[in-house]
Amino acid sequence: MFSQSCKYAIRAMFLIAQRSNEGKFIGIKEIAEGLDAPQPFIAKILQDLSKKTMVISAKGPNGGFMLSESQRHTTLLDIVVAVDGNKIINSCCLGLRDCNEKSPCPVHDEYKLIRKKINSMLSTTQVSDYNDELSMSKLFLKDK
Amino acid sequence: MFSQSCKYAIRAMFLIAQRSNEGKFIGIKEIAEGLDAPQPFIAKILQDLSKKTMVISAKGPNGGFMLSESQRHTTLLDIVVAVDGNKIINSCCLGLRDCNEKSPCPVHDEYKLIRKKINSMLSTTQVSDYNDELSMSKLFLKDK
DNA sequence: ATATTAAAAGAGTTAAAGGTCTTTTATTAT
DNA sequence: ATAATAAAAGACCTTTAACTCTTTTAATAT
Repeated sequence: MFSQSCKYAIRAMFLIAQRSNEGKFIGIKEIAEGLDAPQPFIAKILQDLSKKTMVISAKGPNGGFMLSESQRHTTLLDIVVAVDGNKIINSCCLGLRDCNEKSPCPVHDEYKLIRKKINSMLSTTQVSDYNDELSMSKLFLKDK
Repeated sequence: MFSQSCKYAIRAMFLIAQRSNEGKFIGIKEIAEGLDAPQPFIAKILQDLSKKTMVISAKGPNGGFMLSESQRHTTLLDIVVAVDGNKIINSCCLGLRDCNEKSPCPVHDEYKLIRKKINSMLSTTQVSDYNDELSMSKLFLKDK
């Protein structure tokens, strides 16, 4: 469904959103630990999100990553599109480039509904929606 | 969502199902053309499905592939599981191995519904369900 | 000013998916 | 029997995703 990079990106954004409440930057090391993910890989992904102005970064002591007030309203769809592109939004699940209402693949109609649900889930969820549940350990961003 | 191999496998099975009505074997060359897909790659995929007894194959003149009466009831879920394994059925969309009701990821509940819809679509669709529409060119298995 | 901290940049590596090619084996029509 | 046909088998190549490593740049605390 999503690339590994995209899954990490979403999880990282949930984590940064939660910590941004406290008004502090969170470092890559802490993020990688919080997700149980490879640190250099997470660094790459966040670098990318930073370039796309979806997260604020700061170098030097007490540096790290943080979300501005408006960035906390970033949706999962924003992240997915930024990382994986928009194929999830509109592509045929059997891989047909030209699949559409006029010349549909066998599962076009059924899959359309599923795609709609996926888009709805992604576009209605914001990265700060679960800050509290994450803080209270009712929801998790890593295994174990 | 599905691997490229899996997409080809599904499309190939739809095509073989349709041609199996006529009681004849369909060759790899014709299948590859019918899907506009690379012939040697399709050959490998079908070899695999043949080993798993999801399709009958015959060598020599007039040989090719065909579905038995019971094989025509193969569901898309059967194909997906055979080719991509069962990760689609039960894995967390954020990649957490241990995501479950007890320790869920932030989108666990919402994604559960989507996964259910996907499974429902896959398990209720049989490869021969669209034979007629495919014959009448109301549905398509390739681009252009 | 300097040392330290931490992200940015970018080259490099590894593994898996996607796809190709060649040889072998089985079948059947003549 | 033999030639022709078509899948099986398996080695091989290519591309992309996933991940790592090293060096550079920027910020800050002393």
